Amino acid sequence: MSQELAKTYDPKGIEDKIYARWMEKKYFHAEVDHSKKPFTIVIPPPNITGQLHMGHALDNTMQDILIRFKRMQGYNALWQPGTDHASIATEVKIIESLKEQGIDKQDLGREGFLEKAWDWKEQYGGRIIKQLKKLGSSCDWERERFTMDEGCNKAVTEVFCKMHEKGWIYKGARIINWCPVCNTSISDAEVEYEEQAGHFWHIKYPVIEENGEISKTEFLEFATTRPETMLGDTAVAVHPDDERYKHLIGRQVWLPFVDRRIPIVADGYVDREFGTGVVKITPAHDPNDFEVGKRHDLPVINIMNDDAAINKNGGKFQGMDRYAARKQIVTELKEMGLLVRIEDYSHNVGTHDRCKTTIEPLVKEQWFVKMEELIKPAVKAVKDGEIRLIPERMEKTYFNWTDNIRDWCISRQLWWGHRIPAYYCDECGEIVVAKEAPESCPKCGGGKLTQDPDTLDTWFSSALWPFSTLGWPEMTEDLKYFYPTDVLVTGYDIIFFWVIRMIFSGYEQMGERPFKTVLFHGLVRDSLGRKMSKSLGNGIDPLEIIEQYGADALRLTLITGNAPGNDMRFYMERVESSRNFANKVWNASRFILMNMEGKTVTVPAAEALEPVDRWILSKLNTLVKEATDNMENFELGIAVQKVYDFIWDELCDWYIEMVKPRLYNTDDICSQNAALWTLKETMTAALKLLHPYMPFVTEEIFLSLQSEEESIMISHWPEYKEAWNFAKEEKAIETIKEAVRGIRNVRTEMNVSPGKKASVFVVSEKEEILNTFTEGKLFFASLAFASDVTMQKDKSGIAQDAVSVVIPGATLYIPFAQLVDIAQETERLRKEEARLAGELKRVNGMLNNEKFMAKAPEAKIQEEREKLEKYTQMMEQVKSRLQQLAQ
RNA sequence: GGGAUCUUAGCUCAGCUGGGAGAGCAUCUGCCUUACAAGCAGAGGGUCACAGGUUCGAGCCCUGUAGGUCCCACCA
Repeated sequence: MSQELAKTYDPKGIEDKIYARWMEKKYFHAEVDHSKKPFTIVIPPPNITGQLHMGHALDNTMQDILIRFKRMQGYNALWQPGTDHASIATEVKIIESLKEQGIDKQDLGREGFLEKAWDWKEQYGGRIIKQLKKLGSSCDWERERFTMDEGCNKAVTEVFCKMHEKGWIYKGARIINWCPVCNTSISDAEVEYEEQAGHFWHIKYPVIEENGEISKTEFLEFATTRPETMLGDTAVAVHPDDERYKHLIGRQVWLPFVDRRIPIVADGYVDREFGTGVVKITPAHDPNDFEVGKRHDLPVINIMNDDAAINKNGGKFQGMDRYAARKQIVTELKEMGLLVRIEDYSHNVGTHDRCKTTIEPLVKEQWFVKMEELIKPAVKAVKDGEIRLIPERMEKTYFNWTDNIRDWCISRQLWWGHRIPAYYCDECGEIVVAKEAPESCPKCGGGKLTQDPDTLDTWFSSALWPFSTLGWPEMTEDLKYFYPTDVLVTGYDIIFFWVIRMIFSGYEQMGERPFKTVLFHGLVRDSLGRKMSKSLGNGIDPLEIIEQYGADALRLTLITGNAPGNDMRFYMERVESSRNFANKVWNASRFILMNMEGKTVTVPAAEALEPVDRWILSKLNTLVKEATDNMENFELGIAVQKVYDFIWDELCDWYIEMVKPRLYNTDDICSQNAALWTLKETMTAALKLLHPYMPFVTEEIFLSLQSEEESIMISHWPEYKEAWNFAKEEKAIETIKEAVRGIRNVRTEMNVSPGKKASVFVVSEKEEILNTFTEGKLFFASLAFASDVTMQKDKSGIAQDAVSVVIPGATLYIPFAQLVDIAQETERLRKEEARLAGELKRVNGMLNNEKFMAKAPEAKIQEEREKLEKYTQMMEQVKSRLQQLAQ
């Protein structure tokens, strides 16, 4: 077997093979099992139109890590997968593709269009699922759901009807955000503000004189950024206490073009300090004006068609696009002498987040969700800590939104989505909201009812995702067992769209939180810190990375080197470094396998373990505890960093090197077996700790390293063992490591070639230390380039010009054959003396500080005392050596 | 306008409840040592943005300043 293992790890082929086996063995599948505790995650459903991007890769890697971790800990882990119909995003794409074929949406008609849409879903819906599998995602694919499958549809209708009955869903004419390109209303959350350079047009309207004439001398001046909306003006407003205009309140001004006389009203909304203190009021096209209009009972005049061209209410401008009309109106106002001046003005303009079109506020009949009551339990849950947001600062963002909540516009003038279950009587106009289309009108008995043509906001169905996927509205066993889910992993960018809406929906429909913890991550940016986007062409395709470096390397890269919730930069050097680590693990295992070949490794007797074995087991033990703790606290990056450091620094760089002489020595089979057993044990445990992060390479190695268990992903998570807490051995081996490092240092400093061996004398008055070196003599000799190692209590018999290395409790002497430069050696020791003097000064400063001694915790004081002892001792050794050299 | 967040080695970033500044990459030196050159052994490199404060002790807590990023609001 071992000869077959390649020198470098090549994930190609291996990953797909392993994944197929996992699928075949049904390891991902979870069933209700009351003997086990459930651990549930619902996937943020990717859009069916989607392709896997780095954001998905990060999001799903995090979920997979948590699921695999919990599964190994013995939980009944369910990762519930599925896809989202993504109403508007998908519809836009389908329209585009139809356009390329020369087909117009309207020509197809609703039914025809939906047929095309479902074809689209069949064609592309599976693509992203395949891509998630490449990443290694251990979702229960048997449970895959879709936001428009039968069950989800049922849930949506149920919620709509229930909430309508309760009065929390209502239909009303309100000002909404209209996208003239997508031809639909959109919610406030879908509006993106963008700073645009524009103009401020200062315009004046003539005042109507007492006699009813249009004044030629008296005007009211104001400024606007959208002059075309004047066609819909139904008042001008001033502040009630504004002395400049008080006398005009109640009178009228003349509105040009449409020849309308409109009142001058007083309203506190007007800011006297801003501009001239006069505001034109267009209730149909501005949210604030709409409110003013309501207060003053002003008419609402809509001047635009759905495509944002001026309608019949715009008089002679009818048929012109909003921007053409703007230009024309300005020109004509100027001719009429009513344009005062034009000012450059930069301001924020609302755009549609999907298509970037400037939205037009319009008054329309739409369906809304009343938020006031609904949001209350969602606020309380986070406030009380029933739902924990990680990182905690996300709570501020959360409350910022909930505190300023507005009713949610849920109707969309689209075809792809859940059609609103409202029916209108053709005869009497009665509105019936019902789960099934009514046979006849309950009011007039008329037989013909027409269903509302609108569909629901795509987030309406995703808000129900944590329970609709588990069977709701049926109270299924799955739902009872797996709900509430445990963790939701998502980007902070959809906290408003999705997270909040799931929370209030969970409380409203289920009476319970949808999840206990929300783990947020940031955006994956390019190496220059820019957002990855199609238009910039700077996106990095995760599938290409997987192809080139393997899914494990990609996953590790995405998880390390950044704090929760922070954005991260993605660059190739980091992927390479992750790939190198996979290779390191591979090779360390290859080493173990090569040495195990032809041998039966048995559990050694406790006394057969040597101090180094105990040292690495003890280190491993600490690692198990710490990494597990970090993972429980969702500190995934920190946890895997510790595993990485352990494997590379401790296991590979030290332990393997330390046991080599034992492995190659066939005279002591017992010692060899102990070393092999420790290697295997340590590596197996480390692989398990690493498995959630790098599932493929760990499985591949695990399977060749042992034969007792059939897969690492269903093996048991390592646990801390009190019996493996070897403090004494840990300390002893650290002493030897320091000695080795010291010797390597002086050798490098003195340019001694690696091939050149020398005798090493370990001088210490402490029996304990001499024993440590005696026990570790074999490997110490090889690591310290020693031809022979001698332990003694004093420096008798050691050449005067030997090089010395001071470590706590001992001085090492290396007599080189050639003469050592005494001056250089003295210089080296003087530096060491200075360093120690600095340390002593610091420690003494603390210990001699009365306040420190009075206030610092006892453990800290003890720690400093130990340091004092250590440094004092080393200082004596250095001084004594310097004295010797001076003779 | 309100809020969040960042400023730590040449670059990208960690640094958990305050107790002697870390990693990866890059740079320099020496090694093809039979697990790994995608490697090994060593080295250099930081007034932790700035100014105050709290504390025995501050990269970490508080206040302010400067610069960057983001979110929310939208005074027409």
